[in-house]
Amino acid sequence: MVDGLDDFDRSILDIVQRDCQMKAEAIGHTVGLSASAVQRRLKRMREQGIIKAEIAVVDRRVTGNPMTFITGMEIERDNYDALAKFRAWVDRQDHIQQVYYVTGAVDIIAIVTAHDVGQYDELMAQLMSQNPQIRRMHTNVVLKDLKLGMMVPVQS
Amino acid sequence: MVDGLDDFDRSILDIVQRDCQMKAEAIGHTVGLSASAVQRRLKRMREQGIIKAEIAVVDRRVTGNPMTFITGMEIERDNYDALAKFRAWVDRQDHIQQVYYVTGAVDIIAIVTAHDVGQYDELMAQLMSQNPQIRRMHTNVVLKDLKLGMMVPVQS
DNA sequence: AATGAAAGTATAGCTGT
DNA sequence: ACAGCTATACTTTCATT
Repeated sequence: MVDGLDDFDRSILDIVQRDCQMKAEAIGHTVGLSASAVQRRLKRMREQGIIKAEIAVVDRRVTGNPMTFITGMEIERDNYDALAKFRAWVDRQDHIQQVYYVTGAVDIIAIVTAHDVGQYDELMAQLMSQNPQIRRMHTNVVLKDLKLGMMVPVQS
Repeated sequence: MVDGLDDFDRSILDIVQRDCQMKAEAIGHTVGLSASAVQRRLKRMREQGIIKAEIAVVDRRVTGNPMTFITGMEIERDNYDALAKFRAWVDRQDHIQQVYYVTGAVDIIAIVTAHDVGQYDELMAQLMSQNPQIRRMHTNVVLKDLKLGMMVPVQS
C-alpha cells in the first residue's frame, strides 16, 4: 500500500520531478510548509518507493552515444515467460533506455541509444541472436528530440 | 564547447545518472578521487550543461496517471515550422513526457501518460484540434513497463 | 592545471517541545 | 511549525605533483 498522498505531497512531487536538488526550505516556501515538514515528507516518500530514484539527466551529445532509435518488435507469445526473460536481458543492456510491452501492430517498443547506425545494427544483431523469442523488428531513427523527460503530472 | 571529458568525468556521470544524491565523498571513493575533486567536477559539469537536470523519478501508480500510451503521428511537412510550433505546444503539456521526430512510417512518436483511456482520448482530441499540422495518429497502449530510464552509457 | 588535505562556512537533517 | 542541536556537505585555501 502506497497511496494516501495529500495536496502537499503532490506539490512536493511536482517540484522534485523537475529539480530534486532544491532545498527543503525553498520547497517549503513554495508549497506552504516548513522545511522540517518537507524533509519528513520527502523521507517518507523515498522509503515508500513513491520516489523511486533521483537521477542526473546527461546531455546525450557528450556521452559518445548521441543517436536514439525507437524499435518495435514482435515477440513469440507461445511460451509465457518470454517476456520475463526479455525483461531480465534488457535490464543488463546499458544502451537500452526504455522498454514497453504494448498492444498494437508490435508487441514491444524500445528506446535505444547508440554511437552510430553501425553500432545500433550490432546491438540489434546481438539482441536477435540472444533472444530468439523476438521474431521481427523495425526501426525508427530519431532525427530530433522534441521533448525528453520522465515527468508525470501529479496534481489532482 | 562542451567536450573534453576524461575518464573521471565519465565515471562520475555513470554514477550520478543512477543516483544523483550520492555524496561526493562516496563517489570519490568509487572513482578514485578526493571529495573536493568530485565536487569541482560536478559543479563544472552542471555549469556547462553536461548535467542538464537532476530529477526525481516518481512511481506512476501513485500519481493518478498510471497509464502510458505511445503515439505515432504523421505531420504536415509542407510548412517548415510545423515542427517548431508543435515542439512549443508539447512543452506546455504535462501529460506528454517525451516526443521524438523520427524517420519511418510515422514522423513523430510521443510518450503520453493519462489517467485512463478516456482522458487519453480527450488529450489527443485536444492535440488534433490545436495542431492542425498533425494529420493522423495511431496509438499503442502500454500494458507493462519492462524498463524505464534516461540513462546513457558514457564509458569510453 | 589539477589534486588532496585541512580549515572554514554553510546547510541539511533530526530531536523535542 | 518552530527552535535548537548535531552532523556533515560544500567551499576555499594552499602546498604539492
